[in-house]
Order: sequence, then structure tokens, then C-alpha cells
Amino acid sequence: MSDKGRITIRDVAAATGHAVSTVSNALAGKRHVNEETRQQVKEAAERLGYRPSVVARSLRMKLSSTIGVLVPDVSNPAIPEFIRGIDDIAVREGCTILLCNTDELVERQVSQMHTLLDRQVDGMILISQHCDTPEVRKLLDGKTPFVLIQRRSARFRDDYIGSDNLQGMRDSVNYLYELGHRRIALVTGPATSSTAQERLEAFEASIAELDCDGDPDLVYRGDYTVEAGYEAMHYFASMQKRPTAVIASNDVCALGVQDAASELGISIPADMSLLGCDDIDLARLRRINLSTLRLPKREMGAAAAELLMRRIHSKRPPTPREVIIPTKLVLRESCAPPADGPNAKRPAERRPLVSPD
Amino acid sequence: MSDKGRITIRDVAAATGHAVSTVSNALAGKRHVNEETRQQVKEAAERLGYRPSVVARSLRMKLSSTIGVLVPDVSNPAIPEFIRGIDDIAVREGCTILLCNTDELVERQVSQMHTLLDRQVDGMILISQHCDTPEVRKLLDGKTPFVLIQRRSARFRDDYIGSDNLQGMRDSVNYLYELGHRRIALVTGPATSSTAQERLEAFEASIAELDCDGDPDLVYRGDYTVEAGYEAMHYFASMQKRPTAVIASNDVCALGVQDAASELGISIPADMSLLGCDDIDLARLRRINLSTLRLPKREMGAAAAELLMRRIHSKRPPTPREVIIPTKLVLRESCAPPADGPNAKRPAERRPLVSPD
DNA sequence: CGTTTTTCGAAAAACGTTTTCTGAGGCGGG
DNA sequence: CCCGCCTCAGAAAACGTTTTTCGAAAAACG
Repeated sequence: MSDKGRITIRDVAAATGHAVSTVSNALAGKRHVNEETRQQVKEAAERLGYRPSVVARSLRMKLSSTIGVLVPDVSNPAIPEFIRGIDDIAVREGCTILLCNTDELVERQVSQMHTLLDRQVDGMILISQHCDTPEVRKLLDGKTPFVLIQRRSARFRDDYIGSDNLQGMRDSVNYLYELGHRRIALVTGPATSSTAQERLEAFEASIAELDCDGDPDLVYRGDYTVEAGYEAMHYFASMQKRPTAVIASNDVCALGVQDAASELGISIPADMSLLGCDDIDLARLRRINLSTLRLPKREMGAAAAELLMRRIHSKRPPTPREVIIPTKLVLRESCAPPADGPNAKRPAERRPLVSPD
Repeated sequence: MSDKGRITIRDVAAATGHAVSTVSNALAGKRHVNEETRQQVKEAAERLGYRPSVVARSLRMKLSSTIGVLVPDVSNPAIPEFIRGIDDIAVREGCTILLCNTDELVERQVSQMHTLLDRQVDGMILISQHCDTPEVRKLLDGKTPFVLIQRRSARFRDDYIGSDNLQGMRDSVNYLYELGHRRIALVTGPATSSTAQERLEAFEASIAELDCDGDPDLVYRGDYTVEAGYEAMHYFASMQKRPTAVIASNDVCALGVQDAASELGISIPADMSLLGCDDIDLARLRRINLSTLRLPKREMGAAAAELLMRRIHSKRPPTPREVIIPTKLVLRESCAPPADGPNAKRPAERRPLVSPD
């Protein structure tokens, strides 16, 4: 037995009088080993409380049962659910996740990716705006598989799990249009986010298709923060001709819009409608009550992890796969017909919480 | 050079014509090595893009530069900030964090702790209710240092970072008392949480000291969820003699209280005051506007990580250290004098957002 | 000048696994 | 009866580091 701390495979080998290779095989079950000795070994391992060293195994097998997860900031409300989804699959597969915050800083991201690679992660999942930076690409080129979530590269084709931003934004605009809105504003996310960009384009396209006011001043460039939403609302409120509805590119900044509206005495939805995007957990609270486009974040995280696992286990580098997850409008009470619109008489009618597929 | 993938220390040894041990020493700077050869080695390493294998190093040094973080659920709003604080220190120290969700299930926690130990983490930080379970204790007994956050063991003395629940609850009760409230209710957290328990005891003590209504029915046993708050409020509303103020043991359940209040047409703070605990990020939103007891979560995470690092680097097992972080009342607009109380005439006056120390 | 110390590098051991190589024995087929 | 094949298990190599040991040359010392 070992008095030097860890109980190793040699200890159980010694205990059973077998060779270490036999013990290894008996426990892993790779090579055939006599049933009797296998039992002996298992029993001894159990009795001694033997636990194989994952790091020794990693060194030998070049597989660490670890996946790296790179996010902008775990304290951002939209992020943790993705992580949770990833973790669900990871534990199922016997993996553990190594978490890194980048704060959307390229240098930090590069350095974090290095430490992940140095640790020989089996794969990586990235939520990041910087997928095109040459420095980042250089690290991605290697043989470590990776999957992108929500932010896609413009120049490269990668494994990617994203939301159907086109359809989602179209649904949003149409919904507001049918309520009677003709002057609809948008608060965008940062230009470096592919999802934000897609949402912007879809917005402009949808507006153009309908007889809506295409005033470019109705687009406010934000950055997904509460503060951006807050400032956007102040901006909209100051306009000569205010929008009657605002779409926020994510819920967090919709909260900022709400905040400013309260401060300005603008009632939502009586004076102005508001539609978010993501469906963060708190959107459902009565005090928030935000109609929004639901993104199944946990499922997306899980999907990313599933895909990554496939990549890790399959030998041949396959063609990149892009999974686009549909979104659903979740109608709460932040939207209503505009005061001067065609449907003005009716208040926002109560609808089922989740729109039918 | 290596055509088999990784560039190893042998490659740079070969490139410079030196021995691997020399390269190792030159790079790590542990042992003295001639300045000229050191430069040669560094230059070659740089040129070849050599990156040392962390797992090989871990195996040899029995230090993985990795710390395990065990939390109930990363999607719980209070959790990510702790993690972020931990990560702040971790990256500074060249460590990476291995994240595990336990869902507060003992079996999951035990299994996760095993995988952390198997991976030879240098230390662990735990936010968990199950610190007294024998199975858990057995794993903690080993030589891997650990630090507890927010949930402490009743039977053991461990390194612990917690909040000053006694003072915090006393401040809360006193504040409501001074507003004129005499019938104050409490929604507790789960009995298995030491912090929840401390808050409960402090509540009862504070109430007893003042001439408040000590009605035991004013304590509702919750479990830190929105739903618990929701049900608690329904319960309070149904009482013959309603409380005029409610203290929620954490913000998440305060949100549930708010929710139910809106639904029941009970106005906060006009009809009832509400005081939360934690100060989650969203509490500051105008729509929520929750007065609450601020817990510096990021700082607490950082403090835990700092302490853990000290434990990791110091040889001698020192006496356990308990750090109790003071809390601050953050006054927003969910509290006001009771309608029939001594101060009834005044509305909730606007105070500075953060109370003076 | 002889001896001891110091400086510098190389060689080799160790960390704990998995895997490859080797060999012993049993058994069936020609 | 010999050959080859199969089953089983032991010995040893390998994974990529750090650290210990060792040795040679240079420097210091009396």
C-alpha cells in the first residue's frame, strides 16, 4: 500500500499479485482478461479505494475529458443558461468544463484559448465576437475541435449553433405590424456580433416589405447592455416623431428601455410597445412582463456540447454543420396596439403565453 | 522538429543542442543557467512556438493550476457573480476553474467532488448546503484545500467566506421598525442553508428585542426560489391580520413576493413594504426597485479564491479562517411607512442609494 | 600547485497511466 | 507428433514534463 499519498494502479497490482497492465485492462475492459482475475482486481480496487489519475491518463491518451467554455462574462444574465446546457451533456459524457471569461477582449480571449489548449482540452465551445481575428483563427486551426454559439464567423464555415434570427425578427416585426404599429424602432447589439447583425438586417428587410416607416433614425446602435437600452429610450423619446414600438435586440437592453420609460413617464404598453429577445428568466416576472422572442438557451448549449462530442469522437474531420434553432414569440404584456393606430380601441388582449408553433 | 503534432521540450532541446533539463531550467528559471544559453533557449522556444504541456507538468508536480468550483446551479442569479470573483483571482494566479453544478443533490455533489479530485485540482471552492454529510466530509478530509462560501458547516471549522447575517438582518429589521412597522414577516431560505438559518435566528432575535409582533405565523419557510416567494405572499395576504412588511431571505424570492403582490393588487410599498437580500443586479431596475441588503458577491468570490491560493501555496495546515463580510442596506423604493403606523403621513423619503457605512 | 568549492549541463529517474510487445501454455488440425 | 493459433498476462515503452543525481570544467583558496 502507499504511504506516500495517492493510491496508484501499482498498489492494486501489488495487492492482487498481478501486473499493472493486467489491472489496467481489467478495469478498463479494453482487452479480454479472465473473468476470475477481473473480479479479483475490481474487488481490490474497490477495497483500496483506488481512483485512477485523470491527469496521468490524459498524458498518455492525449484526451483530457475536459472541454473549454469561453464566454464574455458569466454574470451576464443570458450566459449561464448556455453553460448549464453544456454542462448537462458534459457530465453525461464524463467530461468537466473549464470556464473562461473574456470580457469580449481579444487579448484576453487569445490568452484564455492558449491556456485551454495548453491544458489539452478535448474541445472548445465559444461564445465570442472575435472569431475572425487572425490570432484567434490561428489557434482554431489546430486539431482541437470547437463549436461556436450565437456568434458566427463571417469568413469561415464552422460548426455553429445559432438562432433563427431572420425568422425571429420577421415574426417580431409582423406581430407589431398586425397590432397596428407603423413606426417601429430597433435597438441593435454590437456590430461585431453576427447575431446582432443578422437581426438588424432582418429588421430592415421586414420593415421594407411592409408599409412601415423606414426612417433610419429609428435604428439605435447599442451594445446589449442595460445602459444602451436606457440611452436608446431617451433618444427615442426625444424624437420629433416618436416610434410607437421598440424592438430590443436582447432582453437585457429591453430592461434598460423599460427603465428609461418609467423614468420618463412613458407607459408600456399604453404609450409605447416593447419587444425583447432571448427570454431571460426574469422577463416573466409580473413587474417586467416583457414580450420577447424566446431563445432556448439551455437546449442550444446542450446541442453545442452534443455536436462537440461527436466531433471529438469521430476521427475524420467532417464538413461543418450549422444548426439554426427556431425561436418563439412569447407574448406577455409589453405590447399593445398604438394609441393612434388602426386597432386603437382594443387593449392588448390576453393571449396564451407561448405562441403556437 | 516534430511531425507528430505537439512541439515538445525535446524539440527545443534538439533545436538548441542542449539537454531537456537545461531547457526546462532555462524556461522556468528555477535553477541558475548561463545567461547566454538561456537566451538561446528562449529564442528557440519562441521561434518554434513551444508551449509546455500543462498535463505533463501536473503529473510531475502534482499541481494542476486548476481549482474546482462547486455551485448549486450556475443559472441561479446569485451564483455567477461569485464565480466571476473567483475567476478574477484565478486568472491572475494562472489558474483555471473547473465548474460543477450540483443542483443541491448530495449524490451529484459527491460524484462531482470525485471527478474534481481525480483531476487533481489544487483546491476547491464550494457553495453547497451539504457540508456535513459524512460522505462529503470524507472527501474533504484529504489534503486538497477548500474554502466554503455562504454555507458553512455546523460541525466543523473550515475556511469560510460568509456574510454578516446577524448584523444584516438586524439592520433590516431596525430599518423597518423605524419606518413604523410592527408586524414584520419573513420568508426564509431552506433549513439546510447555514446562511438562511442565521438570518432566521437573527430575525427572531431582532424582533424579540423590539416591541414587534412575535407571531410565529409570520415566518414562512421557503427555499430561495421565486415560487416560494410567490406562495409566501399568497399566504401572508390570506392572513387575518396581514404583516405590513416582508423581509425575503434572498432577492430571488423577493421577486416572487413582488409578483404575487402585483397579482393580488397589493401595492408595494403603499400597502406593504418589501426588503430583499443579496442585491442581485436586476434589483436596481426601476420596475423592480427592490430595497435590499447588499452582498458583495464578486468580492466574496475573490476573497475565497485568495484564501484558497494561500492555502495551496503554504505548506503547513493553518487554523481555519472565517471571513465575515459586512453587508449594506441599499434603499430603493420597496419600503415605506405602514399605512396605519406612527409615521404614516410621510411617503417613503428618497434616500441616498447606498446607506452610509 | 593541490585541493576544495562553484558553476554549468547532461543523463536519468520519476509522476501514473495505457498500449505494445513478448512469451507461456493449451488445444485443435494436419 | 509438430505446427500454428488462441488466450491470457507480464514486461517494458511511451506520454512530456520537473527534479535529482552526476560529472566536468572553471574558479577560488591556502
